[in-house]
Amino acid sequence: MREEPDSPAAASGTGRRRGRPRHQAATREGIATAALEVARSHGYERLTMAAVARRLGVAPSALYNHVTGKADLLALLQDEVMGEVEVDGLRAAVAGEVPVREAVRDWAHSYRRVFAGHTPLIPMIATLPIAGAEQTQRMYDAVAAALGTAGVAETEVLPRIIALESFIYGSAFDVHAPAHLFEVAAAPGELPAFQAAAAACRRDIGIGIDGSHATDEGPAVGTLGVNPYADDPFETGLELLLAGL
Amino acid sequence: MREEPDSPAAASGTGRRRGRPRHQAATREGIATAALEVARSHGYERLTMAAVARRLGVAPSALYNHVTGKADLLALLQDEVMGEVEVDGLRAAVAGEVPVREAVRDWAHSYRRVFAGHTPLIPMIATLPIAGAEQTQRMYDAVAAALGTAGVAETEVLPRIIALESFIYGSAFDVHAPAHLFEVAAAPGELPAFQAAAAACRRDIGIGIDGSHATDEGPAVGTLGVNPYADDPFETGLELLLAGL
DNA sequence: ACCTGAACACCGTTCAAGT
DNA sequence: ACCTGAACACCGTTCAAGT
Repeated sequence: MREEPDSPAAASGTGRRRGRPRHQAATREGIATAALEVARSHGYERLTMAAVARRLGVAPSALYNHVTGKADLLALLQDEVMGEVEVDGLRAAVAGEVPVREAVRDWAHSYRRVFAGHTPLIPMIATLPIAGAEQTQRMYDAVAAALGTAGVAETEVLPRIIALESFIYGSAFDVHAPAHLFEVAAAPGELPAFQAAAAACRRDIGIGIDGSHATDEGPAVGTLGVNPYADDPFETGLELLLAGL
Repeated sequence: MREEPDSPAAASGTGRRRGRPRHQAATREGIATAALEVARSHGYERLTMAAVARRLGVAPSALYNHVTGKADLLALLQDEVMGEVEVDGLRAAVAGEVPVREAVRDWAHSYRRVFAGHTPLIPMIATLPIAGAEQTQRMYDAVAAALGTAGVAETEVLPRIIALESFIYGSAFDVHAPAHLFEVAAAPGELPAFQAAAAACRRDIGIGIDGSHATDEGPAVGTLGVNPYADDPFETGLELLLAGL
């Protein structure tokens, strides 16, 4: 076995001659998995067609036999990521085993946590038809069933889901914002309302004027990213959106 | 005057010799304006350094004397766009001239409408420090003052703003989603809860099973984009998030 | 200080050649 | 049908040369 530092398969250019191979080297499933691995280990800046191909041990041009382009690849990846969102609690709630409100809350937390690590996918998700996205369809069905169990009127189920989802996506962006996000260099008397609100908020969550998180208890429980302003607003908004459940 | 179809200034390569010009050809302000014009007239796919430079009548490399790179240019553009969000209603509410709840609602509608046309900026906004972004600071101050007027506790002002903003950004993505977003090719008995919810929603807003918007009254009042599922969820979620104002 | 023009690295995509 | 390898168009960025 040769040493292949980054790829489970043979590196491009060494392992295969020209022409059709005996066994298919790339598939849509394999491409989705490889894309997820690249995004996870190297980040979305490095998620290129070349990187995915290298991880599969094929030439970049080989990918175009299975996906129409990078947009298609990202759509595959999107459904792969959606499969990581936890929906078992929703199923249990429909079965009457746990309270619906808690189950939907847990789902929302899981959804935000998963996509906080995949924010570059979010802009395309909202405009991506769910036809053909199996995991996405399964998730929608689980949430719809849960909201139905909670007594939400049938015509209001989809709007409620979309409203929750929009809030979750927007909140996912905040998770990795820098701590000094809201620091301003305004003269005294400028922006009075905002400065007062920011100061009160800093006192409340215990961060320094420079954005340093100066708590001696360490990061607050449930903190996902580095932005101290992200978690509290998410909890606040989520509780408001769960009204009536 | 020569004919210059796309640019108010001289085209690159014709109008200027090498070396330092008498008058500065590019400024940060000018770059922001040019970027907004390019994005508006040709879309974000065509918003390139070369396109912005051409609109200013300079070489692409000249831009790097004023911005550190494309990310910096997009940050300038972001603040330019933020200046289009309507905040006069918020000021009036603080002055006691209009009800706060209506003013915040109108602001939210304006905010979503503006950024529905600039969704590619949204992923960067959440992680972009507001220091140096004048329009953004002014907007935050106006909203903070309005929420204070509404009696929101000072420590809760910033969380409420962030929660609203997250929801608005998430909702902005939905505006231009295709109408067949939620059409699935599922066998009868599959995805029962989701199918029922989608069917009820379609009946409610009057769209065909194929996603065609088959109302004979024309598009509903207040419709922004082409996605019939976008407006109702936005109104629903917004009202929930305005609770207590 | 601020511009031009040439150059570079990189990316997505196409396509002929090959089995 | 499915792969390789060369090629293309395009993009952001750098930098020497020039005033």
